[in-house]
Amino acid sequence: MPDVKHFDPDAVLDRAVALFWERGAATTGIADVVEATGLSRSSLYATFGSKQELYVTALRRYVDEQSRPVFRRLADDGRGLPAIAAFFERLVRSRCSGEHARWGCMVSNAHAGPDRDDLDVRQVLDTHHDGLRQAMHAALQAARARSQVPVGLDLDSAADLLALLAYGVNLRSRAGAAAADLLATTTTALHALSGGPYPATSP
Amino acid sequence: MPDVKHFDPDAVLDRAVALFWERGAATTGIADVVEATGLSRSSLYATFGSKQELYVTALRRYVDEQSRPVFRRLADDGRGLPAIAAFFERLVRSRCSGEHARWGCMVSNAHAGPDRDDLDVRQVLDTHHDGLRQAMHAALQAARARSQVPVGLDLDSAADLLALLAYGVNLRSRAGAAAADLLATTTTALHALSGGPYPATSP
DNA sequence: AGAATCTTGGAACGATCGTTCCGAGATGAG
DNA sequence: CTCATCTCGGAACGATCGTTCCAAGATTCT
Repeated sequence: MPDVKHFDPDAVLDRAVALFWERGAATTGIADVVEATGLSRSSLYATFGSKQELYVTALRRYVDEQSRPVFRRLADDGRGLPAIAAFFERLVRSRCSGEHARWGCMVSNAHAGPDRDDLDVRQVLDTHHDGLRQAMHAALQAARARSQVPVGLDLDSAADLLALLAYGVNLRSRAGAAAADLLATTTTALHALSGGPYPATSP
Repeated sequence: MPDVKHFDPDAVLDRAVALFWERGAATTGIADVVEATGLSRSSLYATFGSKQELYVTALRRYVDEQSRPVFRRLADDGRGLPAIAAFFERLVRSRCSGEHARWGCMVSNAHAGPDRDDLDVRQVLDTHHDGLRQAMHAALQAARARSQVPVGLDLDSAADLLALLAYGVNLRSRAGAAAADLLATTTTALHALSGGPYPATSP
């Protein structure tokens, strides 16, 4: 039997996710990954193939570890609009504070990158978008069941709207948008979808 | 008196805008700019300084040439919601078809790039965002004057919402989102802001 | 025409890019 | 203990990166 790996590939992947997430694939060199993980180029290439493969693998891990649990929580939360509000509160908080503050969303960032139409990357982007859209849709269905939204509301388009809004939050948070502003915006979106009435404008 | 430039700097800048817009700054080399413009490295550096300065100058030119005229048109259009609808129709069309199809918005892309907190870049991003927000605000004021939106609607947050929605459109269009889907989404947003009623869902 | 001054093309710089290769070391089966 | 097999550290590859430099050419003023 051969030798066995002297490191944990998932831990290495997590470090790679952090690098690619914050700075993007193009400006992150293999040397950076080597330095951040401590292992050698040989092990890196033997395990992950090329830099592009490493990036895609890291992107997939981001979706699995960061996005999907959040989508699932949203889809399974039966409260309707409050569930969506809670989703956005968590989103804004994690985008504007904590260890990933101003990193945005790795998938949103990937949309703006040059590898967006690499076949593997594209699949991750679309899968992520579908997941977010479907989670929003489920939450909106719960909202309709509780009469929190007008009966005529097109849930598909509304789910898409909220998904695109999330992308907007992700983008602007990278430029340092204030959490309070982002929250006010998402709150207004939910009020609008609920068919009003709107709360009094703060003085 | 010295020699004079043998080229038009603005024309060169337009080529640079195209390169940086489509592929981003990190993956566009000076060699690419040299090839696309036909002039030499010497002239490039003598005129624009460094690559970073060239990128920022190109980014500013993008805002001046592409974004600002659209903002101005939106702000000056007095029709209210139909003006915003027209804005989104033009946006989606230019993002999904024509010579810049699937390029997204250069400023949106810059949000996701690694230079987002370079001081000069940040200023362009914030200026762009303010311009879009204010144009939306002006259009919403017109809408309120024409009783197209509920009186209680917070115009600031609503303007922010529409601006973030535009960023979402920009992002998703880069991944090949269908124009019809994006249009349905923005239409739903406007219907929601108008306080309903919603049109019948297509069968 | 001649001098002064800037532009231009192209070679060249060191640094870094992603990737490969090889000898040495570690591991588990027989 | 030995052998086969994989891993690992690190040197090294050619290519490309952004940038600089210089001689030659072009232009305008006197």
